Amino acid sequence: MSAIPAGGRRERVRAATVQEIKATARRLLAQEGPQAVTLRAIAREMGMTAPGLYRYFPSHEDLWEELCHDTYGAMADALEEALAGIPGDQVELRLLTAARRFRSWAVEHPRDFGLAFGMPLPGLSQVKDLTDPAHLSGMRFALVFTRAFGQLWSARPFPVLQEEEIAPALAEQLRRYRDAMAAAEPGLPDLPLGVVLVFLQAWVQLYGVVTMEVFGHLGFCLTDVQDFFEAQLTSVAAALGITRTLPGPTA
Amino acid sequence: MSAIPAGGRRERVRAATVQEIKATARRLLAQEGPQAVTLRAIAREMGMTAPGLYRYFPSHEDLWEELCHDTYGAMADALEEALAGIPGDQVELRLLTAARRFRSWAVEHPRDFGLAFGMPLPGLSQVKDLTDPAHLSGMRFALVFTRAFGQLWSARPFPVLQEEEIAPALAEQLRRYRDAMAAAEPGLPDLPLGVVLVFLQAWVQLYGVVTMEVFGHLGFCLTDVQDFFEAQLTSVAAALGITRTLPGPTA
DNA sequence: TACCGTTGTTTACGCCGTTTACGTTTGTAC
DNA sequence: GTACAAACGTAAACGGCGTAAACAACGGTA
Repeated sequence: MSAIPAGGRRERVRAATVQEIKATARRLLAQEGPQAVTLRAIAREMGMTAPGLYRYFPSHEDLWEELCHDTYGAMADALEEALAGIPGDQVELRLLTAARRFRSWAVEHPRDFGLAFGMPLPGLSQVKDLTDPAHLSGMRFALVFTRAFGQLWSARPFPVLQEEEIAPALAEQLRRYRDAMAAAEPGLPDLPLGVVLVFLQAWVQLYGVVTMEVFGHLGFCLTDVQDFFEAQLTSVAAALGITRTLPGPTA
Repeated sequence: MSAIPAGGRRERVRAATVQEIKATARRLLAQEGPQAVTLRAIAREMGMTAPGLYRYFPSHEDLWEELCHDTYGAMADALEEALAGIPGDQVELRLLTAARRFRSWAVEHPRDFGLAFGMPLPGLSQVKDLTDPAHLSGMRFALVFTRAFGQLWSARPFPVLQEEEIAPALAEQLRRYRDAMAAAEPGLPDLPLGVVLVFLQAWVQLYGVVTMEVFGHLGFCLTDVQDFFEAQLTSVAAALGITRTLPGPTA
C-alpha cells in the first residue's frame, strides 16, 4: 500500500502510475460496482486511453487478480492496526477485536470484500500453495488470526479432540496445514491438531456470518445484523473456552 | 421446473421457449462460466438471434434474476427428494440428510450455487420481504430446513437461551422472522426465540463451510473437505443436543 | 378471407477488451 | 551535446457485447 519502490526515478513514476490505476479501479468498484471497472473507464478517469493501461497490466483479468490480492493486504492492515493498541496478554480481547474488525471492514468495503471472498471468476488462480509469493498478502491476513488464536491457546488452553478422535484423512490435512504455518511463522506455538480443527471451525463461522451479511443473505430474517453477530461471537467464544462475559464492542 | 403451463397452445410453446432459454443459459453457465452466458451465445445455441430473446425477457439482467430464483427451486427439489425416503420420526437423520444434500448439490452445481449464494450483482433485488411472490422458491428452500429443524426441536428439545438473555433488538427481529415463517407454514411448532437463534446460527455454519468449499476458500488448508464437513456437522449437531454418534454419510 | 397480435430478423448504436502501428518522451552512453 | 533505445501513450481497427427500432412472416380469430 505505502511501500516505497526502490530504483531510479523511472521506476518510481511507473510504480505511482500502477498505484493510480489500482486506486482508480478500486474507487470505481466501490462507487459504481464491479461491472463499472472497465479498462476504458479507468483510463477515462485518469485522462488517458485504454490501450495505454496495457503498459502496466497484461490484461483486464490480471488487474482484477492484483486488486484481489491487494485486498487481503488492506484487510491485514486494518486488523493489525486494530490490534496495535491491545496488550499482548489480553488474548481474548485480541481475538475478539480481530473478529469485530474483520466484520466492520467487510461492511465498510462490501465490494472489495466480495472480490477476495466471493465466488472467484474463472481463470483467477485459486490459493492452493501457501508458499506462493503471489499469496503473500493472504498469508499476512491469515497470520493475524493464526497468531491471535495461537496466543489464546497458549495462555488459556481449552479442551479439544485428541488426534485419534479426528478422521485420519482430515488429521493428515490439518497436520500439513499446521506445519506450513509453523514454517512461515517461527513464533507460533506447537498446536495440537484438535486446536487447528477448532481454529478452522471458528474461521468458518466468522466467514459465514460476515459473508451472509455483506452479500445480503441475512436480509430474509434480520434487518440489523449487529446483535446477531455478537451472539455468534459469544457462541464461538464458548467453543474456545471463553465463558466470561465478553467485553462489549467499541461502539 | 416441471410445471405444466395452463392456457392454449400459444402459451404452451411460449413457455417451452422460455424454458429452453433458461436451460441453455444454465448449460452455458455450468460448462463455460458466467461470463459465457450472453444473450448472443444463448441465441446462437438455440439457432436464433439475440434480439429475439427480448420477446421473452426484458433484459439480460432479468434473465439472470430469474435463473437465480429458479436455483432456489432446484435446490428445494433436491432436498425434498433426499428427504422423501426418510421416516418423519428420524428427526436427526432428516436434518443431517438435508445438510449433506445441500453440500453435495452445491459441489455438483458450483456456478448455480454461486448465482444464489454468492455476491449479488448490483441491481439484483435483495430478499427483504419473505411474502414477496418473487421469492417463493427461496421460501420453499428455507422451509425444508425450517421444517426439519422444527421437527427436531419438537421431538428432542435442547437447552437454548431464554428470551430475556437475548439482546432485545435481536429478539425483536427473531420474533418477526418466526412469526413470518409461522404465517407461511401453519404446521410449524411454536418455537421459542432461543431456538430460532440456534437455527440461524446453525444455518450460518452450514452456509459458511459449503460456501468456502465451493468458492475455493478452503484450498489454502484442505485438499478434500469431506471429512472437515462431517466434523463441522458433528459440532453443529452437538449444539442441537445431538450427542449420539451420527449416522455416517451415504457414501 | 381479412386482420392483428406474436414472433423473429435485420440493421444500427455505443459500449467493451484487445491488437497493431505509430509518434513522443526520457534516461543513458558516448 | 548528441545519438540511441527503451518506455510511454495515442489513434485506428476488430470482433463481441447489450439493446433499440424498423420490418417481415406467421397464426389464431372474426
